[in-house]
Amino acid sequence: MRVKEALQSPIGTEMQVSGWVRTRRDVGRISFAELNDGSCLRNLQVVIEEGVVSEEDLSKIGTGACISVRGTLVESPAPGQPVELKAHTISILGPADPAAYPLSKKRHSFEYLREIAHLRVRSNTFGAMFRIRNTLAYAVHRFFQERGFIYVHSPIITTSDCEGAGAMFGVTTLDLMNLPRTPSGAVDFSQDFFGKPAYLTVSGQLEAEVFALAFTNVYTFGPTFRAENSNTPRHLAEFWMIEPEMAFCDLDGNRKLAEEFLRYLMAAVLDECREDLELFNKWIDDSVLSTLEHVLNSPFEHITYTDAIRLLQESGQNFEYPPHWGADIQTEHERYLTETLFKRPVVVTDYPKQIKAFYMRLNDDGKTVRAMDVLVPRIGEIIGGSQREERYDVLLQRIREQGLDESNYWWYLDLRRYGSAPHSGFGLGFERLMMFVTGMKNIRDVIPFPRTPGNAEF
RNA sequence: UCCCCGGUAGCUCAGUCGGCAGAGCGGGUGGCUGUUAACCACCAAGUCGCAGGUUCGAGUCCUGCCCGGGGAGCCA
Repeated sequence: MRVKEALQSPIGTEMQVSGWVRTRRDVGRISFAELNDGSCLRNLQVVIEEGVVSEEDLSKIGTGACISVRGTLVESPAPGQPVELKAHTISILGPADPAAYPLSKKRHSFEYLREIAHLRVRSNTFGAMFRIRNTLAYAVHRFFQERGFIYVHSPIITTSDCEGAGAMFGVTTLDLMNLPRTPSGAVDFSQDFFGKPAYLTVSGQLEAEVFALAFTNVYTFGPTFRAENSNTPRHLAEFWMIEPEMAFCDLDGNRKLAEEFLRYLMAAVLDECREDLELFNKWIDDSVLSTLEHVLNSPFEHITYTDAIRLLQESGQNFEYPPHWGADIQTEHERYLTETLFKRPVVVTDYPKQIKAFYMRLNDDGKTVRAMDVLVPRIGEIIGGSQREERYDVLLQRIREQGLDESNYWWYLDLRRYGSAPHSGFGLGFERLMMFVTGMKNIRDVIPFPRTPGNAEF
């Protein structure tokens, strides 16, 4: 029986529960062991009376040990917990030397826990973290499945840097100590596994567009990779991204889906992870619960980029980077808009074309594109999306304008040549969502095994 | 990649002017008939990040490197 189930069982239930000991306290001739199996935040208090195990075995039931307990669920005579497990027999599945076990019963810094990522999952915070992550991941699928979206497995390995979203990791089977060369001295990739240079994907968007123009509504949810040398609390070399793509959908429909999506996720996590969220609200950031409820209940503000710049200029705020039309909206601007001015999530649309990607649909003014960013308190941009350029001629011109090689985009252009349709989509960084939901300050602490420059341990 | 801060016991940190290596927590031992991050007493525990340099003497000053954190750029 799992700990979660045991805690809800009627008094007198005979049960066997297995898990890991968080701490043991000896008082007189009785020992108390806190047992956790990851099923919930709370531990099951196991009461070990004298004679149940030998002295030698009791010494093995320390912090970190794995045990299986057979016993009776009884009402607890002491305050602190309504029920406890009175042990009849205990088998020690895996002892842990308390002197050497790296996780103590007291608090550790996140920096230290990161170095023991194989054990930090046994702590309260990371237990709660990864139950929330699981709930959110499942809610993502549920949201789209309930609306008839098709889940697309976009490729991990790609041979084209189509989006130009940043440095890519190369994928090769060539012998790096003995690279084949062309007569001109360049690496001869025709001898490589794919016959040309290959990379890990930076985005599934372009492939999602392919599927949207056949299945109407689709989404991807998978890992993406960036080889940028970014050393910040907001970047990972490997992270998970959710990218819905909808045919017959304009920017307004895109915006509405993004709002509905975020609200759905907030509702799911508030509904299913209350106890775990309360841990983050208590120890990490006391605005976690109120912010989630706020996002769930308040309508999102909607303004254009041009209005946003004007509001920022009229704000009287002393920004480090003075806002002006044509420049990107800085983090400090985003936070002013969403935390100070509107005090709720803000959707900013219609950005200048120079600061956005080539595939975003050009507006009739010829200066702005149908882009949208969803800004939320504390994090800033959490979603970026756009209506896509569906007109062949305009798209081709935009590719050329940005100095891109149009031959790389032949299949993407084909989508506009054969049965093109208005379509839109957006991308949500899953770990950024996790940071928003949990209040965690470092993205390395919301993914099981973070990959960053110089670090791919575990 | 650039700028700033840090690295001392298993963990979190103090270490004054260059002069004997410290505390709390954790761990061990003993005590306690119901504990709740238990409590009380005692005990053990150090390549002061690494490599050089200055000095009678370096945890402390200088140089280089490695690692961690924050900020910036890039972005999700």
